[in-house]
Amino acid sequence: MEQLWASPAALTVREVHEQLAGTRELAYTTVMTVLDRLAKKKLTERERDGKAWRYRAAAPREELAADLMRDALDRAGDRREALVRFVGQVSDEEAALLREALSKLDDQEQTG
Amino acid sequence: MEQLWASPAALTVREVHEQLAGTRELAYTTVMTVLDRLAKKKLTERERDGKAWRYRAAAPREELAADLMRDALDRAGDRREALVRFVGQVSDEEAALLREALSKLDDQEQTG
DNA sequence: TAGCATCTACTACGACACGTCGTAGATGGC
DNA sequence: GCCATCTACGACGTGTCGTAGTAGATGCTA
Repeated sequence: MEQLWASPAALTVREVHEQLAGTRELAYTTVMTVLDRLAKKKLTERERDGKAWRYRAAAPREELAADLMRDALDRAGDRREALVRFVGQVSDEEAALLREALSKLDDQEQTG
Repeated sequence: MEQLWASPAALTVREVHEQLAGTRELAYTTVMTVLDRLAKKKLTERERDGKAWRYRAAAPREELAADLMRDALDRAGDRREALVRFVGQVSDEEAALLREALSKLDDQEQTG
């Protein structure tokens, strides 16, 4: 159900439901429950819009992924070893992206 | 239950159970079930040793962590963005380890 | 060879997460 | 005041996890 994340703006249950209607047949309440549970897990935020709630992703997909990567790393024991293995698994392209991200980090530290 | 991974060599259910007895009171069969389920998930391998099975971690903890990091990255959508956020979350020390791992990767590529 | 200890296979059960949905009640426009 | 809309809450099936028990196979030992 996390593909709701593809949507950029804050959406109401109705909107999400209609948007999903093309792909899958889901009851309105199903969408509601999911959105509600995600909100309870702080994965979405919601704000009133008249009678209805309007839901927005609390963090972009990429932030979630980064969190998960962190969690995995934290349960690693030897983090150096884990990181070595990780970069060993990664594609060349991803390694390049990683390097890029690291130098971006350098820039920030120098500037900020 | 994954702390069984601390053990280096292939252990029998009895051995794991006894080793755990100091810390926690677990039924023999509990240990057995866990080991068995881990084997079904390919997280342990096992080989016969007389009547008993001898279990060994299929991969070190660090490999598991690296796998999880990969999985997280794969579900990210924009991997560049995810990696940027990841290195942004990481401690200075970990960033250094990452850089180290990446240059180790370079060496390998040049040599191998 | 019979018996006892040891080990495995299989089943079970409570707790929890998830995807799915329904019912009941609140809310608000006409 | 009525009807459509929306939420809150509960529920059910399935799957995983931690825990454990029972039944049956296996093998040592007297």
